[in-house]
Amino acid sequence: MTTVLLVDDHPVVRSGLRAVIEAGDALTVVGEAATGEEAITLAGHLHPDVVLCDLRLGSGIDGIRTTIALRALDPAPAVLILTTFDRDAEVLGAIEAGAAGYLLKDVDPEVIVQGIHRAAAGDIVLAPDLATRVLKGMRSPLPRLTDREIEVLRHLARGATNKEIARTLFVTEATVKSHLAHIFTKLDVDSRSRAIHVAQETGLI
Amino acid sequence: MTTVLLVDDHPVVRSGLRAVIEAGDALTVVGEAATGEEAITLAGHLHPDVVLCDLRLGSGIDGIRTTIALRALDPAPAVLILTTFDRDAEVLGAIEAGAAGYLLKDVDPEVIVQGIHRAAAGDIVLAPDLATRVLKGMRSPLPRLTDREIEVLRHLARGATNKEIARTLFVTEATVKSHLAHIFTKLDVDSRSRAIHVAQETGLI
DNA sequence: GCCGGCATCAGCCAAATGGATGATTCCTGG
DNA sequence: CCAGGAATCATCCATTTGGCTGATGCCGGC
Repeated sequence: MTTVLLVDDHPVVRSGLRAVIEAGDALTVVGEAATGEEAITLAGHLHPDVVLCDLRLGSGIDGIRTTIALRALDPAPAVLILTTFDRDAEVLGAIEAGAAGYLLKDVDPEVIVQGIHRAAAGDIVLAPDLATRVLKGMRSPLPRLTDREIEVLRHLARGATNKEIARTLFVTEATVKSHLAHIFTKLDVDSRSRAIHVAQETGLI
Repeated sequence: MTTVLLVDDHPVVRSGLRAVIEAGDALTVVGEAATGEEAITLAGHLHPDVVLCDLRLGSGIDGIRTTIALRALDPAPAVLILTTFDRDAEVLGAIEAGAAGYLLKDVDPEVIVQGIHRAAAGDIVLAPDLATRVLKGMRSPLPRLTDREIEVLRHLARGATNKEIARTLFVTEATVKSHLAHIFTKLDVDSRSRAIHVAQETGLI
């Protein structure tokens, strides 16, 4: 019998997953968590074979950090990310964090059940359309922005001017422009609006 | 016995809602739909007392249009919107479309059950924090943008320059600037980035 | 029929933005 | 120790953007 821990901040979704998973008789849900912190604690006690985890967990740590912490446990559960969005940056981030797979919530229940079985068996499981996109992404890898650049990008997305960004970060406007120039180059754009757009598209922010 | 029709594009969520709703014995789920079109057809045949509907329904018509069509039926079901996001524009839009209420998916199951009962009884049901925000929004009502302005705003959010927008819409750059000036005034901003930001915040786009 | 809102266009001007180039400092990994 | 990336700052210049004012044609409601 494969044991599963559910992690999702929506009670309704947890109920749905439990119903779907326990419809067969090869899987059993041993626990539910609404937050990442709760998930880590529970996993430490329950030692589930597979953790089914949403990426967005409301307040508190996100699915990526939760995954990293879960994979550090001994024994480490397989972590299967099940979420609503398919931001490239998040998919990559999840895989790098040690997730066994990444499925979208709009798939059929049986796909989820199959995914859990394969994750428990040590397989990597990706939604078919994701797999091809991720592989394509490998060819032209997501630009690596530095922490500072991400920070600037966030202010940018909130509509801040260079002057405002400079003030909040306690640097010169020249510095902000310098960061922006780097961001523009890495994202291959030539305006702040477009930078915001691709950053949101790829899930960088 | 109050009858309920579920509308959500995620099978998992439908399972969860069904489990939650049928946990008591005063409500019964008479049908499930994955799209707005399907929901309208089913409601016409099943005559549910309450339709529980997500706003985002993947491809096809959205929850607002679905609500309008449902309210045009005879007898018209009460429509309760249950969704993940709380964009002001969407909440207002849903109410204007004739929805009996608007709940967020992260509420406790019992709140959903209560909401269904109250919607069936003809009440208006809003999540508490939403109610206050909507009332506040009434005081400074959401700016009314014209169709053309929304169109420009969308291009803006995709990062287009004035020149590009002008080309796409087959108008002069002067016209685009004119629309932008109006948009800026209505949104009370002074830069395209900030316009994009508040438009996304309020759910205008 | 007239008023008002909408979409369209124009010109002018100040400010913000973006591109190019280069310098300095700090830190980190060979 | 030294190469290289990161963050910081600077100057110069062309382009874009945003603010202002004003004009025209169209349509729908009163």
